[in-house]
Amino acid sequence: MTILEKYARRMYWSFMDKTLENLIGALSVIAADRIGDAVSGAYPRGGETPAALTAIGASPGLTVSALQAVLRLSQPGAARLVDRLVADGLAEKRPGEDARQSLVHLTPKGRRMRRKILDARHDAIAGITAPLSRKERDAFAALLNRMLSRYPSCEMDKYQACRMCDQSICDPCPMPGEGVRR
Amino acid sequence: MTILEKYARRMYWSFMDKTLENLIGALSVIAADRIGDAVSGAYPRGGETPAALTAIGASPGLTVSALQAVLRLSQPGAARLVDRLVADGLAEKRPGEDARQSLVHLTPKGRRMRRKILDARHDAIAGITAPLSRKERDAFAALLNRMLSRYPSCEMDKYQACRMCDQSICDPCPMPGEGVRR
DNA sequence: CCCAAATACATGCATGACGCATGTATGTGA
DNA sequence: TCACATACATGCGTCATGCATGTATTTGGG
Repeated sequence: MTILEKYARRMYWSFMDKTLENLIGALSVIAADRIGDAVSGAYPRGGETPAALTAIGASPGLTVSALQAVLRLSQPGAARLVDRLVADGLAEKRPGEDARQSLVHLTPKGRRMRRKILDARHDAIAGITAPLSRKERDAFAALLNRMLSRYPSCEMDKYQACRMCDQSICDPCPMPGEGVRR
Repeated sequence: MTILEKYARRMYWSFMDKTLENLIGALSVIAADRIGDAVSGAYPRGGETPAALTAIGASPGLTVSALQAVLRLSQPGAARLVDRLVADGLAEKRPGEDARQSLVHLTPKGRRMRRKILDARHDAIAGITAPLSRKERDAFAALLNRMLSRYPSCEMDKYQACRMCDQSICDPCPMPGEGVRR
Protein backbone atom coordinates (compact mmCIF):
# COMPACT_ATOMS: atom_id res chain seq x y z
CA MET A 1 0.00 0.00 0.00
CA THR A 2 1.52 3.27 -1.10
CA ILE A 3 1.55 6.44 0.97
CA LEU A 4 -1.07 7.84 -1.36
CA GLU A 5 -3.29 4.82 -0.89
CA LYS A 6 -2.92 5.06 2.85
CA TYR A 7 -3.85 8.71 2.70
CA ALA A 8 -6.85 7.97 0.51
CA ARG A 9 -7.95 5.25 2.89
CA ARG A 10 -7.63 7.58 5.86
CA MET A 11 -9.64 10.28 4.10
CA TYR A 12 -12.23 7.69 3.16
CA TRP A 13 -12.79 6.61 6.74
CA SER A 14 -12.55 10.13 7.98
CA PHE A 15 -15.29 11.47 5.77
CA MET A 16 -17.29 8.50 4.62
CA ASP A 17 -17.68 6.31 7.70
CA LYS A 18 -21.37 5.88 8.35
CA THR A 19 -21.13 3.75 11.46
CA LEU A 20 -22.23 6.47 13.85
CA GLU A 21 -25.36 7.18 11.82
CA ASN A 22 -26.15 3.49 11.66
CA LEU A 23 -25.74 3.08 15.40
CA ILE A 24 -27.95 6.08 16.11
CA GLY A 25 -30.54 4.61 13.78
CA ALA A 26 -30.46 1.31 15.65
CA LEU A 27 -30.66 3.12 18.98
CA SER A 28 -33.72 5.05 17.91
CA VAL A 29 -35.40 1.88 16.67
CA ILE A 30 -34.77 0.23 20.03
CA ALA A 31 -35.90 3.32 21.90
CA ALA A 32 -39.04 3.73 19.82
CA ASP A 33 -40.00 0.08 20.30
CA ARG A 34 -39.37 0.09 24.04
CA ILE A 35 -41.00 3.48 24.64
CA GLY A 36 -43.97 2.52 22.51
CA ASP A 37 -44.51 -0.70 24.44
CA ALA A 38 -44.11 0.95 27.82
CA VAL A 39 -46.27 3.98 27.04
CA SER A 40 -49.11 2.01 25.47
CA GLY A 41 -49.08 -0.08 28.63
CA ALA A 42 -49.70 3.10 30.60
CA TYR A 43 -52.20 4.68 28.18
CA PRO A 44 -53.67 2.58 25.41
CA ARG A 45 -53.63 5.13 22.63
CA GLY A 46 -51.19 5.43 19.80
CA GLY A 47 -49.89 8.08 17.46
CA GLU A 48 -49.18 11.47 18.98
CA THR A 49 -51.79 11.19 21.73
CA PRO A 50 -49.37 10.38 24.57
CA ALA A 51 -46.98 13.08 23.37
CA ALA A 52 -49.88 15.54 23.42
CA LEU A 53 -50.45 14.75 27.06
CA THR A 54 -46.83 15.41 27.98
CA ALA A 55 -46.61 18.54 25.82
CA ILE A 56 -49.79 20.05 27.24
CA GLY A 57 -48.61 19.33 30.76
CA ALA A 58 -45.38 21.18 30.03
CA SER A 59 -47.19 24.16 28.50
CA PRO A 60 -50.69 24.40 29.99
CA GLY A 61 -53.10 26.53 28.01
CA LEU A 62 -51.64 25.60 24.64
CA THR A 63 -53.98 26.38 21.76
CA VAL A 64 -55.03 23.63 19.40
CA SER A 65 -53.02 25.31 16.65
CA ALA A 66 -49.89 25.37 18.77
CA LEU A 67 -50.41 21.73 19.62
CA GLN A 68 -50.78 20.97 15.95
CA ALA A 69 -47.39 22.48 15.22
CA VAL A 70 -45.66 20.82 18.18
CA LEU A 71 -47.04 17.39 17.28
CA ARG A 72 -46.53 17.79 13.52
CA LEU A 73 -50.16 17.02 12.77
CA SER A 74 -52.71 18.58 10.46
CA GLN A 75 -55.13 20.99 12.09
CA PRO A 76 -58.01 18.47 11.98
CA GLY A 77 -55.66 15.85 13.37
CA ALA A 78 -54.92 18.04 16.37
CA ALA A 79 -58.60 18.90 16.85
CA ARG A 80 -59.57 15.23 16.92
CA LEU A 81 -56.65 14.39 19.19
CA VAL A 82 -57.88 16.96 21.71
CA ASP A 83 -61.36 15.47 21.36
CA ARG A 84 -59.92 12.10 22.34
CA LEU A 85 -58.15 13.52 25.37
CA VAL A 86 -61.33 15.28 26.48
CA ALA A 87 -63.38 12.10 25.89
CA ASP A 88 -60.88 10.20 28.04
CA GLY A 89 -61.29 12.78 30.80
CA LEU A 90 -57.61 13.76 30.58
CA ALA A 91 -57.92 17.30 29.21
CA GLU A 92 -60.37 20.15 29.00
CA LYS A 93 -60.78 23.05 26.61
CA ARG A 94 -61.18 26.53 28.06
CA PRO A 95 -62.21 29.63 26.09
CA GLY A 96 -59.39 32.03 25.29
CA GLU A 97 -59.50 35.82 25.19
CA ASP A 98 -59.70 35.37 21.47
CA ALA A 99 -63.05 33.60 21.23
CA ARG A 100 -61.81 31.49 18.34
CA GLN A 101 -59.19 29.80 20.44
CA SER A 102 -59.49 26.80 22.72
CA LEU A 103 -56.88 26.67 25.45
CA VAL A 104 -56.11 23.08 26.39
CA HIS A 105 -55.42 22.17 30.02
CA LEU A 106 -54.94 18.82 31.70
CA THR A 107 -57.40 17.59 34.29
CA PRO A 108 -56.03 16.12 37.54
CA LYS A 109 -56.53 12.69 35.95
CA GLY A 110 -54.62 13.95 32.93
CA ARG A 111 -51.74 15.08 35.10
CA ARG A 112 -51.56 11.67 36.76
CA MET A 113 -51.61 9.98 33.37
CA ARG A 114 -48.86 12.27 32.13
CA ARG A 115 -46.71 11.26 35.09
CA LYS A 116 -47.34 7.58 34.36
CA ILE A 117 -46.35 8.10 30.73
CA LEU A 118 -43.18 10.02 31.58
CA ASP A 119 -42.14 7.40 34.12
CA ALA A 120 -42.81 4.59 31.65
CA ARG A 121 -40.74 6.43 29.05
CA HIS A 122 -37.89 6.93 31.46
CA ASP A 123 -37.84 3.31 32.55
CA ALA A 124 -37.93 2.13 28.95
CA ILE A 125 -34.85 4.18 28.08
CA ALA A 126 -33.09 3.35 31.35
CA GLY A 127 -33.28 -0.28 30.25
CA ILE A 128 -31.01 0.65 27.36
CA THR A 129 -28.53 2.81 29.28
CA ALA A 130 -28.24 0.34 32.18
CA PRO A 131 -24.94 -1.21 31.03
CA LEU A 132 -23.13 2.15 31.15
CA SER A 133 -20.89 3.17 34.03
CA ARG A 134 -21.26 6.51 35.74
CA LYS A 135 -18.36 7.91 33.71
CA GLU A 136 -19.75 6.61 30.46
CA ARG A 137 -23.14 8.11 31.30
CA ASP A 138 -21.53 11.49 31.87
CA ALA A 139 -19.53 11.32 28.66
CA PHE A 140 -22.57 10.21 26.70
CA ALA A 141 -24.74 12.97 28.14
CA ALA A 142 -22.05 15.56 27.39
CA LEU A 143 -21.81 14.47 23.76
CA LEU A 144 -25.59 14.42 23.34
CA ASN A 145 -25.80 17.82 24.96
CA ARG A 146 -23.23 19.21 22.57
CA MET A 147 -24.87 17.66 19.54
CA LEU A 148 -28.39 18.81 20.37
CA SER A 149 -27.22 22.28 21.41
CA ARG A 150 -25.85 22.72 17.90
CA TYR A 151 -28.73 21.10 16.10
CA PRO A 152 -29.67 23.56 13.40
CA SER A 153 -33.22 24.41 14.26
CA CYS A 154 -35.87 27.00 14.68
CA GLU A 155 -37.81 27.58 17.86
CA MET A 156 -40.53 25.13 16.86
CA ASP A 157 -37.97 22.33 16.39
CA LYS A 158 -37.24 22.61 20.09
CA TYR A 159 -40.85 22.19 21.06
CA GLN A 160 -41.20 19.29 18.64
CA ALA A 161 -38.05 17.50 19.79
CA CYS A 162 -38.99 17.87 23.46
CA ARG A 163 -42.67 17.02 23.07
CA MET A 164 -42.22 13.72 24.90
CA CYS A 165 -39.67 15.06 27.41
CA ASP A 166 -39.99 15.32 31.14
CA GLN A 167 -39.07 18.99 31.09
CA SER A 168 -38.41 19.13 34.81
CA ILE A 169 -35.20 17.18 34.21
CA CYS A 170 -32.84 18.80 31.70
CA ASP A 171 -31.31 21.91 33.22
CA PRO A 172 -30.95 23.74 30.99
CA CYS A 173 -32.50 22.12 27.94
CA PRO A 174 -29.67 21.90 25.39
CA MET A 175 -31.87 22.52 22.39
CA PRO A 176 -31.06 25.94 20.94
CA GLY A 177 -33.66 28.66 21.04
CA GLU A 178 -35.15 31.22 23.37
CA GLY A 179 -34.96 28.88 26.31
CA VAL A 180 -38.48 29.79 27.37
CA ARG A 181 -39.24 26.21 28.29
CA ARG A 182 -39.44 25.11 31.93
CA MET B 1 -25.00 22.83 53.55
CA THR B 2 -23.59 20.16 55.83
CA ILE B 3 -21.24 17.41 54.75
CA LEU B 4 -24.10 14.98 55.02
CA GLU B 5 -26.28 17.10 52.83
CA LYS B 6 -23.50 17.40 50.29
CA TYR B 7 -23.06 13.64 50.32
CA ALA B 8 -26.78 13.08 49.96
CA ARG B 9 -26.84 15.52 47.06
CA ARG B 10 -23.96 13.76 45.39
CA MET B 11 -25.61 10.38 45.80
CA TYR B 12 -28.82 11.84 44.47
CA TRP B 13 -27.21 13.06 41.30
CA SER B 14 -25.11 9.97 40.99
CA PHE B 15 -28.01 7.56 41.08
CA MET B 16 -31.08 9.57 40.27
CA ASP B 17 -30.03 11.85 37.43
CA LYS B 18 -32.31 11.22 34.51
CA THR B 19 -30.75 13.68 32.08
CA LEU B 20 -29.17 11.04 29.88
CA GLU B 21 -32.46 9.20 29.46
CA ASN B 22 -34.24 12.46 28.65
CA LEU B 23 -31.62 13.38 26.05
CA ILE B 24 -31.81 9.96 24.42
CA GLY B 25 -35.58 10.33 24.33
CA ALA B 26 -35.29 13.68 22.60
CA LEU B 27 -32.73 12.29 20.17
CA SER B 28 -34.99 9.44 19.21
CA VAL B 29 -37.91 11.81 18.68
CA ILE B 30 -35.77 13.93 16.38
CA ALA B 31 -34.42 10.88 14.59
CA ALA B 32 -37.87 9.33 14.16
CA ASP B 33 -39.30 12.57 12.75
CA ARG B 34 -36.42 13.15 10.37
CA ILE B 35 -36.16 9.53 9.24
CA GLY B 36 -39.92 9.32 8.79
CA ASP B 37 -39.98 12.43 6.64
CA ALA B 38 -37.01 11.36 4.54
CA VAL B 39 -38.13 7.77 4.06
CA SER B 40 -41.70 8.61 3.16
CA GLY B 41 -40.25 10.97 0.58
CA ALA B 42 -38.48 7.98 -0.95
CA TYR B 43 -41.33 5.46 -0.57
CA PRO B 44 -44.78 6.71 0.31
CA ARG B 45 -45.81 3.98 2.72
CA GLY B 46 -45.85 4.11 6.46
CA GLY B 47 -45.67 1.73 9.37
CA GLU B 48 -43.19 -1.12 9.06
CA THR B 49 -43.31 -1.32 5.27
CA PRO B 50 -40.00 0.50 4.62
CA ALA B 51 -38.33 -1.50 7.40
CA ALA B 52 -39.59 -4.69 5.76
CA LEU B 53 -37.84 -3.69 2.56
CA THR B 54 -34.51 -3.13 4.30
CA ALA B 55 -34.85 -6.28 6.41
CA ILE B 56 -35.71 -8.50 3.44
CA GLY B 57 -32.80 -7.06 1.50
CA ALA B 58 -30.47 -7.94 4.36
CA SER B 59 -31.86 -11.48 4.66
CA PRO B 60 -33.23 -12.60 1.30
CA GLY B 61 -35.58 -15.55 1.48
CA LEU B 62 -37.04 -14.61 4.84
CA THR B 63 -40.31 -16.37 5.56
CA VAL B 64 -43.40 -14.33 6.34
CA SER B 65 -43.30 -15.65 9.90
CA ALA B 66 -39.71 -14.54 10.36
CA LEU B 67 -40.59 -11.15 8.96
CA GLN B 68 -43.47 -10.93 11.39
CA ALA B 69 -41.12 -11.44 14.33
CA VAL B 70 -38.50 -9.02 13.03
CA LEU B 71 -41.06 -6.28 12.41
CA ARG B 72 -43.02 -6.93 15.60
CA LEU B 73 -46.28 -7.33 13.70
CA SER B 74 -49.11 -9.83 13.97
CA GLN B 75 -49.02 -12.67 11.46
CA PRO B 76 -51.87 -11.14 9.38
CA GLY B 77 -50.08 -7.80 9.58
CA ALA B 78 -46.97 -9.34 8.06
CA ALA B 79 -48.96 -11.20 5.40
CA ARG B 80 -50.68 -7.99 4.30
CA LEU B 81 -47.42 -6.09 4.39
CA VAL B 82 -45.86 -8.60 1.99
CA ASP B 83 -48.97 -8.26 -0.19
CA ARG B 84 -48.33 -4.51 -0.37
CA LEU B 85 -44.68 -5.00 -1.33
CA VAL B 86 -45.68 -7.49 -4.04
CA ALA B 87 -48.43 -5.15 -5.29
CA ASP B 88 -45.83 -2.36 -5.49
CA GLY B 89 -43.57 -4.63 -7.50
CA LEU B 90 -40.85 -4.48 -4.86
CA ALA B 91 -40.90 -8.09 -3.61
CA GLU B 92 -41.91 -11.55 -4.74
CA LYS B 93 -42.89 -14.70 -2.90
CA ARG B 94 -41.20 -17.94 -3.83
CA PRO B 95 -42.26 -21.40 -2.66
CA GLY B 96 -40.12 -22.95 0.04
CA GLU B 97 -39.12 -26.58 0.48
CA ASP B 98 -41.83 -26.63 3.10
CA ALA B 99 -44.84 -26.00 0.89
CA ARG B 100 -46.49 -23.97 3.63
CA GLN B 101 -43.83 -21.32 3.56
CA SER B 102 -43.43 -18.30 1.31
CA LEU B 103 -39.87 -17.10 0.94
CA VAL B 104 -39.77 -13.36 0.33
CA HIS B 105 -37.20 -11.88 -2.04
CA LEU B 106 -36.75 -8.37 -3.38
CA THR B 107 -37.15 -7.64 -7.07
CA PRO B 108 -34.52 -5.46 -8.78
CA LYS B 109 -36.91 -2.55 -8.32
CA GLY B 110 -37.17 -3.51 -4.65
CA ARG B 111 -33.41 -3.48 -4.28
CA ARG B 112 -33.21 -0.03 -5.82
CA MET B 113 -35.97 1.19 -3.49
CA ARG B 114 -34.16 -0.31 -0.50
CA ARG B 115 -31.04 1.62 -1.44
CA LYS B 116 -33.04 4.84 -1.71
CA ILE B 117 -34.55 4.24 1.72
CA LEU B 118 -31.22 3.46 3.35
CA ASP B 119 -29.63 6.54 1.83
CA ALA B 120 -32.53 8.72 2.93
CA ARG B 121 -32.24 7.30 6.43
CA HIS B 122 -28.52 7.95 6.53
CA ASP B 123 -28.85 11.52 5.33
CA ALA B 124 -31.60 12.20 7.85
CA ILE B 125 -29.41 11.08 10.73
CA ALA B 126 -26.31 12.76 9.32
CA GLY B 127 -28.23 16.02 9.63
CA ILE B 128 -28.24 15.48 13.38
CA THR B 129 -24.62 14.41 13.78
CA ALA B 130 -23.28 17.14 11.52
CA PRO B 131 -22.16 19.46 14.35
CA LEU B 132 -19.82 16.83 15.83
CA SER B 133 -16.08 16.87 15.23
CA ARG B 134 -14.23 13.78 14.10
CA LYS B 135 -13.12 13.07 17.65
CA GLU B 136 -16.59 13.53 19.02
CA ARG B 137 -17.96 11.21 16.38
CA ASP B 138 -15.47 8.53 17.37
CA ALA B 139 -16.21 8.92 21.06
CA PHE B 140 -19.94 8.84 20.42
CA ALA B 141 -19.69 5.74 18.26
CA ALA B 142 -17.53 4.01 20.86
CA LEU B 143 -20.06 4.70 23.62
CA LEU B 144 -22.99 3.58 21.48
CA ASN B 145 -21.07 0.49 20.50
CA ARG B 146 -20.41 -0.34 24.12
CA MET B 147 -24.00 0.31 25.16
CA LEU B 148 -25.57 -1.75 22.40
CA SER B 149 -23.05 -4.58 22.78
CA ARG B 150 -24.23 -4.98 26.36
CA TYR B 151 -27.90 -4.51 25.65
CA PRO B 152 -29.58 -7.43 27.35
CA SER B 153 -31.28 -9.20 24.49
CA CYS B 154 -32.09 -12.40 22.74
CA GLU B 155 -31.18 -13.16 19.15
CA MET B 156 -34.46 -11.75 17.85
CA ASP B 157 -33.82 -8.39 19.55
CA LYS B 158 -30.82 -8.03 17.30
CA TYR B 159 -32.84 -8.57 14.15
CA GLN B 160 -35.51 -6.20 15.41
CA ALA B 161 -33.10 -3.45 16.40
CA CYS B 162 -31.26 -3.65 13.08
CA ARG B 163 -34.34 -3.98 10.87
CA MET B 164 -33.79 -0.51 9.42
CA CYS B 165 -29.99 -0.73 9.34
CA ASP B 166 -27.70 -0.68 6.36
CA GLN B 167 -26.01 -3.86 7.41
CA SER B 168 -23.09 -3.39 5.06
CA ILE B 169 -21.82 -0.67 7.38
CA CYS B 170 -21.32 -1.78 10.98
CA ASP B 171 -18.33 -4.10 11.20
CA PRO B 172 -19.00 -5.99 13.31
CA CYS B 173 -22.55 -5.27 14.41
CA PRO B 174 -22.29 -4.51 18.13
CA MET B 175 -25.60 -6.08 19.03
CA PRO B 176 -24.96 -9.26 21.03
CA GLY B 177 -25.88 -12.62 19.53
CA GLU B 178 -24.63 -15.17 17.06
CA GLY B 179 -23.29 -12.51 14.75
CA VAL B 180 -24.72 -14.28 11.76
CA ARG B 181 -25.77 -11.03 10.18
CA ARG B 182 -23.93 -9.58 7.19
C1' DC C 1 -50.54 -46.11 7.73
C1' DC C 2 -53.75 -42.73 9.69
C1' DC C 3 -55.39 -39.08 12.14
C1' DA C 4 -54.90 -35.35 15.59
C1' DA C 5 -52.18 -31.54 16.53
C1' DA C 6 -49.06 -28.08 15.12
C1' DT C 7 -47.41 -24.84 11.68
C1' DA C 8 -47.59 -21.38 7.85
C1' DC C 9 -50.15 -18.46 5.54
C1' DA C 10 -54.74 -16.11 3.86
C1' DT C 11 -59.02 -13.50 4.54
C1' DG C 12 -63.28 -11.13 6.52
C1' DC C 13 -64.07 -7.57 9.46
C1' DA C 14 -63.29 -3.88 12.66
C1' DT C 15 -60.62 -0.03 14.58
C1' DG C 16 -57.61 3.86 15.55
C1' DA C 17 -55.08 7.62 13.84
C1' DC C 18 -54.57 10.20 10.47
C1' DG C 19 -55.26 13.72 5.97
C1' DC C 20 -58.04 16.49 2.58
C1' DA C 21 -61.82 19.29 1.56
C1' DT C 22 -64.97 22.13 3.39
C1' DG C 23 -67.94 24.56 6.76
C1' DT C 24 -68.63 27.91 10.72
C1' DA C 25 -67.47 31.42 13.96
C1' DT C 26 -64.56 35.14 15.22
C1' DG C 27 -61.15 38.77 14.59
C1' DT C 28 -58.84 42.56 11.65
C1' DG C 29 -57.57 46.03 8.41
C1' DA C 30 -58.41 49.23 4.62
C1' DT D 1 -68.54 47.89 6.35
C1' DC D 2 -66.87 44.20 4.01
C1' DA D 3 -63.33 41.28 2.26
C1' DC D 4 -59.93 38.51 4.12
C1' DA D 5 -57.46 35.94 7.60
C1' DT D 6 -57.52 32.94 11.59
C1' DA D 7 -59.10 29.18 14.77
C1' DC D 8 -61.52 25.38 15.16
C1' DA D 9 -65.11 21.60 13.68
C1' DT D 10 -66.85 17.91 10.66
C1' DG D 11 -67.81 14.64 6.67
C1' DC D 12 -65.42 11.33 4.35
C1' DG D 13 -61.82 8.41 2.85
C1' DT D 14 -57.37 5.87 3.56
C1' DC D 15 -53.71 3.28 5.53
C1' DA D 16 -51.70 0.17 8.66
C1' DT D 17 -52.91 -2.77 11.88
C1' DG D 18 -55.24 -6.52 15.10
C1' DC D 19 -58.57 -10.35 16.16
C1' DA D 20 -61.02 -14.26 14.79
C1' DT D 21 -61.19 -17.66 11.70
C1' DG D 22 -60.33 -20.52 7.54
C1' DT D 23 -57.22 -23.48 4.48
C1' DA D 24 -53.25 -26.08 3.24
C1' DT D 25 -49.29 -28.63 4.68
C1' DT D 26 -46.28 -31.14 7.85
C1' DT D 27 -45.38 -34.05 11.79
C1' DG D 28 -45.68 -37.23 15.56
C1' DG D 29 -47.66 -40.91 18.07
C1' DG D 30 -50.73 -45.15 18.01
